[in-house]
Amino acid sequence: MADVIEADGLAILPGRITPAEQRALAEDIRKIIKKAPLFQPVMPRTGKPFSVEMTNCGPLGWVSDRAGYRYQPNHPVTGRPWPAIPERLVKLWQDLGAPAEPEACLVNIYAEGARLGMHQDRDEATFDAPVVSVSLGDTAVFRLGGTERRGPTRSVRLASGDVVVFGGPSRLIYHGIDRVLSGSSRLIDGGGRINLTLRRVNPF
DNA sequence: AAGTTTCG
DNA sequence: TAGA
Repeated sequence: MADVIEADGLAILPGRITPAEQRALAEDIRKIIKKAPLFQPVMPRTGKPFSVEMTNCGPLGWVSDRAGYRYQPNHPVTGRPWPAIPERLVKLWQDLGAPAEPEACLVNIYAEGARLGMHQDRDEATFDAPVVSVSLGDTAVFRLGGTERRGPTRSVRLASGDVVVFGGPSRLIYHGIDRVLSGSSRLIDGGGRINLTLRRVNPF
């Protein structure tokens, strides 16, 4: 189980999602991927591919391509609107005391070997709402820094069912995924990790 | 091995 | 500067 941290608007909530709810969520995501297929984002300018695959649900989805990072209402490949955010995730958002309703839910899929470099979630037009992150499947080695790119970082393991809330002064904290511990969970057929990130994009 | 900095 |  991950360490409990709760300070400066950052909360790491080990086991916040029950195993039954984790299974239901994994099934929700399977259906979302069927409607909104995974795509491989690339870095702005360089075109270097991410090692994670992505899709979204909600009125807006986060995408990255050569032109940059942005939120958009349609899938970059199919052109269709993103599927709705599952009701159980909207309820989680509300239960955690987050305002209004989430507008975007980024779905990051980590196969074995996938990583995500240190970054801030700063493409939103408002930082007044927290970012809520849900881990499913294999345990991740999560790296957590401060609001400045340089400075000390710490490593925290995030297991299936853990929830991280980035709020208040911690809303713009640097974070990333160093590595996924393959075979550490049986939640997802074929292994791997799913991360769900609920966000408010526009002021409420 | 883990954490930090640099490069493109 | 969500990669290496």
